Amino acid sequence: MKNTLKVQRAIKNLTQADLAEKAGVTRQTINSIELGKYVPTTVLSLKLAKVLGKPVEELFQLEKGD
Amino acid sequence: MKNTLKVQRAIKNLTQADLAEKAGVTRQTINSIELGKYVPTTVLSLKLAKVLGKPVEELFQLEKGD
DNA sequence: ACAAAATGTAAAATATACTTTACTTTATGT
DNA sequence: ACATAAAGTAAAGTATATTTTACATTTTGT
Repeated sequence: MKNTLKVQRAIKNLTQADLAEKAGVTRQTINSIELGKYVPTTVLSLKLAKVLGKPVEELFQLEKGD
Repeated sequence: MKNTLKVQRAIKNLTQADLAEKAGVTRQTINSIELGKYVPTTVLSLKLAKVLGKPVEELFQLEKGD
C-alpha cells in the first residue's frame, strides 16, 4: 500500500511528532507507516484523514500486491 | 468504530461469504468486523470500499472511545 | 414445518500493529 | 561550522487482526 503522508504533512506543515500527537500515537508509529513498514488499522487511518483533512483514499492507495 | 457493512451488503445484495470472497478474506473476518469484534487493517477497508463502491468514511466511522 | 442458506460463535495458531526506550543519521537555521 | 530539530532505525514486549476448523443458531423460501 502506498501513502501520501509526507506530502500531506508538508501541506499542513506538520512534523511526524506533530501528526503523531494529533492522532494519538507515537512518533515511531507515524514514521513506520510513512515508510511503508506496516499498515495502520482503519481507526488510525480515519484519525489521520481527520487530522489531515483528506479522505482515507487520498492518504492511502492499494497497490498490485495488496 | 461503527460500520455500515450490513447495509452496504444489502444494497449490493451480497452475503458475508460473497463479500469475503471479493475482498480476499474469510467469511469469519467479515462477520467479526461487521459485529464490531475487531477493526480491519486499512488495506482491507480500502478493498471493502472498492468492492462496495463507497468511500472508507462511509463504511466506517469513528466513535467517542476511538 | 422443513430444508437449505446465512449468520453467529469459539478456540488455537499465526501474523502483524503499536509501544517503549534508546540510539544514529540527516536536515535546518544562524 | 555548529547546535538543534527532525527523521530514520532497531529490539523487545504487548495487543490485536486474521486464518482455520468446526459447530450452533437464525433466517429465508417453498
